[in-house]
Amino acid sequence: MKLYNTLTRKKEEFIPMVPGEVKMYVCGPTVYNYFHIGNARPFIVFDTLRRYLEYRGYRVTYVQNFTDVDDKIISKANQEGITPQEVSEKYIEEYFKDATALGISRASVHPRVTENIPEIIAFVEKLIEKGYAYAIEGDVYFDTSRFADYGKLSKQNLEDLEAGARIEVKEVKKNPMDFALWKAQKAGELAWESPWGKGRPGWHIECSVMSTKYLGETIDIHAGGQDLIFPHHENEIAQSEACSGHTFAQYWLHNGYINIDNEKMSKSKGNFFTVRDILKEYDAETVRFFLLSAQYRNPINFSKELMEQSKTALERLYTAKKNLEHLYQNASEKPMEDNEKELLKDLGRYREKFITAMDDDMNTADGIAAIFELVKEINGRIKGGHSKELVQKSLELLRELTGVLGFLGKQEENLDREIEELVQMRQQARKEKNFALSDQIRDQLKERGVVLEDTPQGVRVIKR
RNA sequence: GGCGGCAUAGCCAAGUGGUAAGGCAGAGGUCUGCAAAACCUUUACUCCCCAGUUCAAAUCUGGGUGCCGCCUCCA
Repeated sequence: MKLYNTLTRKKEEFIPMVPGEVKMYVCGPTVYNYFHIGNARPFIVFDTLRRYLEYRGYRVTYVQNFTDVDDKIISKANQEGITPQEVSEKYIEEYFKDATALGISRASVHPRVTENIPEIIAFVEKLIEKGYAYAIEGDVYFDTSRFADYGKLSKQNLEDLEAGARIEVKEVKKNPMDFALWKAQKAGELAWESPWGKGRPGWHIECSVMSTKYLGETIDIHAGGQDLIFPHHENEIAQSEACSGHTFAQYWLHNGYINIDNEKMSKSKGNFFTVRDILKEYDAETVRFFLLSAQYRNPINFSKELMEQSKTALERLYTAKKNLEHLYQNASEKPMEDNEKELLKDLGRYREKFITAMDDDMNTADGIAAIFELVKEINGRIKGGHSKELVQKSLELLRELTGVLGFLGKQEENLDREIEELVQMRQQARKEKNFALSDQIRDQLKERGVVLEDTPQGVRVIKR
């Protein structure tokens, strides 16, 4: 498999350190609100990478943190008159609700900053010992001038960064680009005891510490949104490699942005959408489909029109699955014939195509195309009269490929007795060519969200 | 100022040297009591523009134009 590595700006063959095992870390949310559609992209994209790696036989250890100490959490807590812990607890819970709906699997570990304060302090102490950090007035800063490789991920040098810096240069810092590892307590803020007095961790240090703690000094994949390249990931590299003396991560993966009508989403522009809001209007799987319909590094534009397109496209996959399930009910038990074996072999070619696409830096757009081609073949070539085994194998193949992307996960609910009776009644009416009655029943059921379709194999019931 | 990305049909989106995947939307047809689904046919003489390399370029090189992002603890 090839992955585009931001560090080298090239697609590279993916070779994990330990054959068959992958250690990956994905920067998780700051839990002060419901997460928005932009946050959802890395979660879904890298969840898909994990699924794919597992599909290809790797054992994946996947760590995604929660940033539960942060200015925004503190200000939210002050606004609502509750504690920062209550804010983060609440939104961690809400994260899991949305994530589960979107088919995002639980990470192997979801560590939190507040559970790792001693480790963070120890890490900072070690950086001071090694001469990469200095304490001033209760703050601790990383000394960027001491780390020769600073800028290697974002391909910037310190001089250029300083020239373009829009931040106010804090007098106490030795160099303008030095960043906080530990922040002295401000009035009213929560804080922990440390060798430098009461305070709390800076933002970047948490990922270095938790990645090291749960995955080791060197990991295979570190991933997140493109905006994290600088400063967050650059700083993580500086901290981690200064501390350990080893490479921090072999592969750096970054997803592209989501724009709203070709503009960056932001609260001030009023084009800000939380997943929670979108889920009121669209199925979670539609959101997932939409986000995977482009290659993960490309920017993607969010709009109602594209969501509608995704919805219709996804329905086509569901229809194919339902058609197969329906055929299965009525298929004969006879063994597969030679021509059926041949047909199955033809279908298998789309698995190869899917894998080729996904092996190329996880090209989900091409992977989805392979699935649609498979569906076309299934729809056109698998009909009533085929053996149960063929239908079953085709269904398994479809589920296999869509499963990697997290599609077709919705379960059919059982029909209640009343609806079943109405369906029976309509079948009887149709038999008697009483189409007025049969259509009336169909309309009535439609109003209740049950759609009936007449197929050559009998009526198909779709619940919406 | 520094660093980076994108530009392919009405709308999305693959394709990175050999003559334009796939989805949505549109048109015609088959099937069907009707509807839906499905299937078949059709929809880019061409891939932002110009120049160059080559037998051959959407794909490589140079130049230009347009849009977007990072350099602000925003994914």
